[in-house]
This record gives sequence, C-alpha cells and structure tokens, in this order.
Amino acid sequence: MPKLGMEPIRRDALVKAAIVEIGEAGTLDVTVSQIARRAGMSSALAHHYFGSKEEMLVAAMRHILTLFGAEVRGALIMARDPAGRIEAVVRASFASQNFRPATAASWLHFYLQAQSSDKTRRLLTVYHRRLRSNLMVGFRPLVSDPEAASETIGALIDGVYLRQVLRPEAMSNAAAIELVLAAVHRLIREGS
Amino acid sequence: MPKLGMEPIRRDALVKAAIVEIGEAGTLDVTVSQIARRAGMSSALAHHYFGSKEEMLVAAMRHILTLFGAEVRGALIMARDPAGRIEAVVRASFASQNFRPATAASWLHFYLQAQSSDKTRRLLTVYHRRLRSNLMVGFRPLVSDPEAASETIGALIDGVYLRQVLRPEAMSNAAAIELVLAAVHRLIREGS
Amino acid sequence: MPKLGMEPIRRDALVKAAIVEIGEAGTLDVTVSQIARRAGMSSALAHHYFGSKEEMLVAAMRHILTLFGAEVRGALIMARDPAGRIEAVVRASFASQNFRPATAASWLHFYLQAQSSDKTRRLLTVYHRRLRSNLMVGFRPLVSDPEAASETIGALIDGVYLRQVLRPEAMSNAAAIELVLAAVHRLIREGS
Amino acid sequence: MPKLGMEPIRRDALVKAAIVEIGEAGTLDVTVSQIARRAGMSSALAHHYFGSKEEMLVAAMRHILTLFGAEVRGALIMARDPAGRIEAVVRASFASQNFRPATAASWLHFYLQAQSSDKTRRLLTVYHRRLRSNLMVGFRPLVSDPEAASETIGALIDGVYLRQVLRPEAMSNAAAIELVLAAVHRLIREGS
DNA sequence: CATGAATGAGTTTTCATTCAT
DNA sequence: TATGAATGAAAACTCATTCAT
Repeated sequence: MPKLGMEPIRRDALVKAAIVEIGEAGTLDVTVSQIARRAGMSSALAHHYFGSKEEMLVAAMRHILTLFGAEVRGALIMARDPAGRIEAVVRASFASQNFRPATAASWLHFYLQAQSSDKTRRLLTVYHRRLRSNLMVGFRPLVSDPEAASETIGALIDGVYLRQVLRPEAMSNAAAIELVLAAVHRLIREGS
Repeated sequence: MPKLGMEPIRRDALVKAAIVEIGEAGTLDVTVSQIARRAGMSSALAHHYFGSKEEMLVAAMRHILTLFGAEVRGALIMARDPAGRIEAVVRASFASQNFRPATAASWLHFYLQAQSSDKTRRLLTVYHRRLRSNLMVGFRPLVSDPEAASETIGALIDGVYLRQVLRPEAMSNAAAIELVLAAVHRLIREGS
Repeated sequence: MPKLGMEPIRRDALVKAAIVEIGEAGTLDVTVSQIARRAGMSSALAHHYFGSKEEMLVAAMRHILTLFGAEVRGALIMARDPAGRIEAVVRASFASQNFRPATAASWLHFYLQAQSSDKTRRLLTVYHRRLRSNLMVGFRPLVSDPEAASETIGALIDGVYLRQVLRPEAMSNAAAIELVLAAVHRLIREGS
Repeated sequence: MPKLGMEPIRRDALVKAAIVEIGEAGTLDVTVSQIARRAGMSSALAHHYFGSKEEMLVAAMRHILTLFGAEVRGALIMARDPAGRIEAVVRASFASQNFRPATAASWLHFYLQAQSSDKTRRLLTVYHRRLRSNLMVGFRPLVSDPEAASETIGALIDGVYLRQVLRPEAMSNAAAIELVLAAVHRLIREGS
C-alpha cells in the first residue's frame, strides 16, 4: 500500500471503472458507488479526487477522446497519400482500443449527453472538428466537394458506430470498416 | 361527472408530453411529475394509466415508431420505381413529423436506451427490420449487393440523424436529405 | 386521516417542531429527519412542503416574528400613554408566548444566523426596525435623545434575552422585565 | 528535521485560524480542513494536536476569554476609583483586541454554543462570574443595589455586543462605549 | 513531526410509487 | 376518474477522524 502519488493512479482507475461500468450498464445512470466499488475504493474517495460525479464523467469522456486522438495520430503517421489519410481515420475509429464494447458504448452515451451538458458538448465539438478536419485534408485533393464528402463519411462512421454498439452481433468489426471504406472509395471514384 | 373514454385521451396526452419533455431536457432523466404536469394531470394518474414510468416511456417510443411507419407507408404509395422507394424511405426519415426537434431527440434517446431495456430493444429491432426491408426491396433490382447497400444507407440515416439532433444548426433538413440521397445514387450508379 | 387541506396543517406542524427541536438541541444543527419525526411525518414530506431545509427554518423564524409582532400589537392596544407604549413592548418581549424556552432559544439562534444567511438577515432587519420604531414613538415625548434611548433599551432587551436563554435559572422572567423597565424609567426621569 | 517546541506554535496558529475562519463564515459550521488550511497545515495535524474538533473550538473560546481577561486586568490597573473600575470593564469589553470583527463574531457564536456544549458552558460561566464580580466591586460603594446594577450593565454589554456584531455599520465602537457608560452613570446618579 | 490517503457515518434531497378519499 | 398525501429507497456529497508512512 504505497502512500504517495496515489492521485493519478486513483483518478485513472476511476475513469476506467466508469467507462466499464457505463458500458456494461448501457446507460449513464450508474452510481458513484458502483464506479468506486469497481475501482476498489470508497465513493467518498471518488468525490475527494473528482469533486463531483459530473467531473468524473467528463474526465472519462476526455479519456476516451484522448485515446482516440492518439490512435488516429498513430495511424496517420503511416498514411502515404490522401486516400491513406482517410483510411487511417476510418480504421482508427473502429480500432481495438476504441472499440472494446465498454468503451464504444460509453462513448455513445457521452455523445448523446452533449445535448444536456455543456461540458460534454464542448468536448464533443472538439471531436467533431478534429474528425472533420482530418477527413477534409484527405478529401480535398480527391473530390470536388470535400466538405460534403467529409460530412457524409463522418455521419456514416457515427451511424455504423451506433449500430455496432446496439447490435454487436450483426456485423463484424472488419466488415464495418469495409463498409465505410467502400463508401469512401465510391466518393473518390466519382469525385473527379 | 365520470367521463367515459378518457383513457385513450389521457394516454395520448401523456405520451406526447413525455416526448416533448424528453426532447426539451435532452435526456431520458425526466420525472413522471414533469411529464404529467405538462399533460395537465397528476403523476398519480399517469401511474394509473401506465402502471410504471417504464411502460409510459415504452409507449412513447412505440408512438414515435408508429408515426414513422405511417409516414413511410404514405411515402411509398407515391413511389413509382425502386429508386423511388428508397427515396421515399429517406425522405420520410427526415420528414416533418418525425423530425421536429423534440421527437428526433426523444427518438435518439430511446434508441440508445435499447442497450439497457429489453422492451425498448424489441421495438428497436422492429424498426431496424422494417427500415432494412424497405431499403432492400428498393435496392434489390438496382445493385449487386443490396444487403450492403441497405446497411450503408441505414447507418448513414442514423448517423445524419444523430448529427442533426446534436448540431441542428450545422445543416438544413433538406441538405441532410440531399446528402443521404447522393449516397444512394452513388450506390445505384456503381451498382450495375 | 383527512385527505384535503393538509398542507397548512403540515407546514404548521413542521414549523413548530423545528422550533422545539432547535430549542431542545440548543443549536441550529438539527436534521430535517429529526424535525419531521417530531412533527409525525417523513422527512420526504417535509421537503415536499418546504422545498429545502433552509426554507423551513426561515419559515420557523418568520413564525416567531409573527407571533412576537402580534403580541406587541396586542399589548400596545392597552397602552394609554407613551411610557405605557414602551412598557408594552418590553413586557411583550418577555411574555409567555415568546418566552417559552424553546421559542426563546430558537429565536436567538436564528438571530445569530443572520450573519451567514441573507434571508434570515432580512427578517432580522424587519424585527429591528419594528422594535426601534415602537420604542421611538414611546420615547420621543419623554426624552431629549429618543434615538439613544431606543437603542439602549433595544440592546438591553437583547442582552437580557440572551442571558435568560443561557441561564434561565439565574433570574425570573418577571425580574427580567423589572430590570429592563427600571432602565426605562431611569432614562425617562433623566430625560427632561 | 523534527522541530522542537512546535506544539505551542501549531496550537496557537490553529486557535487563531479558527477564530478568523468562524468570524468570516459567521457560523460555527466551519470544517477542520478550512481551519487547518488557513493555519498552514493539514487537518490531520490539527487532530494530532487537539484530538478533536470540539477540543480545538474550546481552546479557541478559552483563548478569547484569556485575552479578554488580560485586557480587563490591564485596564483595572489604571482605575483610580470605583466608577473608574466599571469604566475600565466597559472599555475593555469593546477594546481593540476583543473587538476585531472576527473575534467578536466568534465569541458570540461560542457564547451561544454554551447551550449545547458542556465545556463551552463552563467557560462561559467563568466569564459571567468574572464580569459580574468586577462590576460588583465597582458598583458596591456607589449604588444601593449593586447586584441589579451589575446585571443590568452586564446584560447591556452583551446586547450592545450582539448588535455591534450583527450591524457593525449601525454604530461606531466609541458610540457603543458611550451608550453603555451613559447607562452606568445614570445608575450611579440615581444610586444614592 | 507531518501528511496524503482513506473511509464510515451521516445529511440533504429526489422520485417512483402507493393509497385513501 | 382523479388527486393530494405520503413514504421508502436511494443518490450525491460532506466531514471528522484514523492510519500508514
């Protein structure tokens, strides 16, 4: 039982426990006690470190976005051409890390919560801007209306994501990626 | 003084109040009292008619799906060819009735709730099947893989819907329809 | 168990229970549950009727002030001359109703709480103004500096009240009244 | 590294921090953490030195009383006659040290707390006895009922003190002293 | 000596639900 | 049919206090 520097460890544990708990419950209506118990501590300690439930959930959403951003950046390093950039974004969206069931479900619930929480909305806006910007850079040299193309693929990613979460058995993850990439290539082929 | 046949009127009022309330709040976390008050009655009466909050919310979701189904059927009457059928489905998805902000937002929240509620999931499955079936009938004569096409357009509809709810200012409703129809036509053009 | 019109009954019961509970405890740190239990209901019902603990305590303070005001008005009716007015105020301050131990102690705690609660302070200001105004009317024809006289007697009342609450055994209630009236008469005698 | 003789320094810092904190908050409901933070240490250390919150608050009250006692003794040294003794007590009561807002407010809160805390009550009794004894010694050669005179002036001091704390803007400190001294002189003049 | 870590016990508040009329 | 009355159960949050280092 180490004594110093527990804060980052505890915060991390809580954030991860929150994501798993929300993912399993399939709803944001999980109690601080549930999350704390899963993280192996008392709910009082959770409050001590985050101040409020909302702050904890915002931290969880931020965590997901951070991971996602890192994964995208990693994939982009390997992209050799514009089409590759788009593919990187798509693959990263459904990649392992971001697509464990708990993470994906949590993410979706946070996503919808943007409607009723300012802090969550702000994080969502960042996500939207980044996704869109990445897609735009890829589409610009390839199609005449990169804006529409980005919006289409962005929406398609969200839609497929949504369905993957709600019917995980309906389609394999690889199939989901193929479906989105097919749409991308259709856009590029017609883009001239 | 006992009024006859109040039941359907009351139930209807509650269902509509629930949708509006959820839409405005941007979350399913609305109280029975709020809904009942908006419907002009006591929360006790709401329980009398629905037995529980959950039943009431399920009825609200069913109501949205019923309206949506009717709207699609209506649009299909006018369809003269397979492409027209697909277009009918798409247009109906974003048509007035189903796309008033409150309805759209409520629908999305119910949609996600399928993860944690069996009854809701069952309704969602019906929706998915119907949507898919309608798209399949349209795509079958037009593309080689109608299944993939239907899934793509279904997901795209969901994704655009999601974004329309969260960023209603970002795109006009008409533009949303155009975006989806463009994807449909791209599929058809390449489908040969 | 009557069904209608319970609200005023319940509110009244809660206000009185709060006063007794605070009086007995000798502190404002009493829980809503304690008060509600003493009033014969659940704490949930207390919240239902008052919205919050603070509102309930403010209502209790207001109740004390209302009773006090009524008692003073009643005594003033009998006053035949200026000195009689002052005497009426003094006697009312220590009169039966306002001076049951629980009421007196509660009143003092509310009094001090004005330091940290805006709502309480506003009520206290009303009390101060009324007391002062009543004393001023009495002193004006009798002394050259009615303002100083009123402030002196006002402060003396508060001080004696404070000591009566903290050491109820030290002096009889009648003796307390005599002590204050003696000071009043000293002022009047020298006032010429 | 262990510093010797830290105990009195720490205790003193905590006692003073408690007084300021209570004074600023205008209530005894301050947390040990707040006090400890203001005193520049952890709440754990506060417990180490005082054992419990209550002990700390009692120490704070004792501190105020000690200061007050010293100030009175100092003033009495200068008194040349009985009336001077009384004046010394009155002036000391409102003198600088004891009448900084934080101290005065804290004192009053401790004063009321005597109702619910035995230890506090014991300290209060000491204060009352000393104040009364000092006044008695002064009044005895001057009035026929020194007991009543002492009680009157003691209560007046408390009442003015109370009002000064709650409405510091209403009267200057000097005016408060004058008001009490005027009452003293009235008593003495009539005392023959 | 000193503190970050940790928690149990409690407090206010909310809400779906039941019941008597 | 309709509702005001009523509550049990639970949730977020607080805080004095203890403990290991």
